[in-house]
Amino acid sequence: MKQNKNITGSMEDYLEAIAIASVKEGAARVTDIKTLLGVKMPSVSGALAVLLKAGLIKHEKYGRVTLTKKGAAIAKEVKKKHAVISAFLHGVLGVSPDAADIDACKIEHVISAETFKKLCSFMRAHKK
Amino acid sequence: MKQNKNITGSMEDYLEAIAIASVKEGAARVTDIKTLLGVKMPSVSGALAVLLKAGLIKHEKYGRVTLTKKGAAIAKEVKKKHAVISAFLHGVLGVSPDAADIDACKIEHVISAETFKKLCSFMRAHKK
DNA sequence: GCTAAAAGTTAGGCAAACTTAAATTATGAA
DNA sequence: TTCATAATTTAAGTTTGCCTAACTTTTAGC
Repeated sequence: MKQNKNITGSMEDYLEAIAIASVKEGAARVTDIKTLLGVKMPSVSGALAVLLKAGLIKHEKYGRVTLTKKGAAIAKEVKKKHAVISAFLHGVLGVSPDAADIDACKIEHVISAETFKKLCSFMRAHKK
Repeated sequence: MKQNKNITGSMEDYLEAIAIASVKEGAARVTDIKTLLGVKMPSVSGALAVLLKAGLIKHEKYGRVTLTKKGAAIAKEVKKKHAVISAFLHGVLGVSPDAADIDACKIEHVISAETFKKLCSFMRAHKK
């Protein structure tokens, strides 16, 4: 129904990081994003240019980064995927929290809608 | 312990495809690989050059492609991952066979050793 | 209010994994 | 046996996502 699929996994990571970094101050800084994702500043600048052109963020030069409605919606979706997958890996399989988090970060970008839906059902069923 | 990690997910896909295509005739053709992976012939040629240099395949020009010992070992490992993940998605989550296969193909390249080990344990426990 | 350090951007490059287009080699049917 | 077609390779280029180096802007301490 929605064709948000012009966005890459990497860009999803940036949106997710911006959402997380915005919690404190209501906006993110390039440095925050860089730290969260473990990349160098020019990589962040490049990604922000892409996200800006896609209408997913707002960005004051040398300043604050905020999500647009569309950007926030995607970030929310990605964060939900991340949470469910991580919970499964750690809570059900018994993977260590750190590894679960790292793997969730990768899996969240490659999983199909069908599989995610089924995983959600599974986790609902296994919730005490 | 093993540092096979010079190989990318894409190259793992090629090794897996070569292994699958070799079952019939004992060797693969570029066309078989192309069909299995859904890429164009020059992409296969390029990948074969990389795998050849890495000592993972043998390749007669304009002819047969076969796996070396090292290449076959990696292919076997990847196929095992694929099988376990696909079995989990379909058998446990109830994902359709086609989607399970496609998702397994992606997940097999991003999953950590720890998570895979835990998934294997889980599947062993859930085997009737 | 000036200036050094921190934060951010721009420029240029590289590697991976594709692609299209053109050239080359193999193969099979007449 | 020759020659058209299928299979393969080579050449050249694109996109994505990262990097280093160099430059610019902002910010804080004095």
